[in-house]
Amino acid sequence: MEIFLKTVSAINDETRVLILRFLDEYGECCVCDLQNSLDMIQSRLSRHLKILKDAGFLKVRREGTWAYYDIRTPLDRFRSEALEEIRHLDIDLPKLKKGCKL
Amino acid sequence: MEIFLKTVSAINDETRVLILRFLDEYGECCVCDLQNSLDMIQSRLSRHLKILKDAGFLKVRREGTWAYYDIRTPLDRFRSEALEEIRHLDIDLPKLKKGCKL
DNA sequence: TAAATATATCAATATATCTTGATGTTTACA
DNA sequence: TGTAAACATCAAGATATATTGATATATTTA
Repeated sequence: MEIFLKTVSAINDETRVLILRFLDEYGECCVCDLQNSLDMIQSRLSRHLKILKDAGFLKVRREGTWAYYDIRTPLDRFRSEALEEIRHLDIDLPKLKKGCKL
Repeated sequence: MEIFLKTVSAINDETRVLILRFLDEYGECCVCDLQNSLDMIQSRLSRHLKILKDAGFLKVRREGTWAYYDIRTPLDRFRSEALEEIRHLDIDLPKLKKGCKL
């Protein structure tokens, strides 16, 4: 039950649904790029990325000072269905804008 | 997005997951029976049943002063997958105890 | 018709979640 | 080596959601 509710509460937020949809569309991104593309401040993104990761939707790859987030594969059945549902939502998906200065 | 979040937030609550699982197991129940079986006060149940109904998981059949709730059929794909996931949770399912005095 | 039953809804309070701004840590590079 | 970048986390305030008890409405039955 605990894991189920963690999974469900992760997708119970418009910001996180957008993040999932964005990564689903563009693939692996660092936080900078998400910040710049989704126009969100860093602490907000960091929080939501952690929630999505802890809920089993995302994986992180660290390289130097960067953290690259991506959809975790394979997703189990329910998470996969959730992502599929999100894929069909009518979301105005922002363009990918690189945001790193280094 | 709105409908998706309404659907997701409906199953983002332990009480409502239990109600869904209970109805899935025993079929149509009136509020009295749920009250008695799940040991919840009436206002609490009524609230959660409304949320589940508005989110498309339940249907109501009114007969006299009774309201009989049941899983709505057919459920669309995502709701159906959610229910299937709930079906496999390790929930200590209470027995059905009839609660009506009339 | 009066009293009890079944259900819905509201108000108040408690609890959880989201957002922002500040702070801290690690790494890159001039 | 010092400064800036990338990221995480925390504290405070705002917003949303859950629980309970009270009240309202409709219906059944004595």
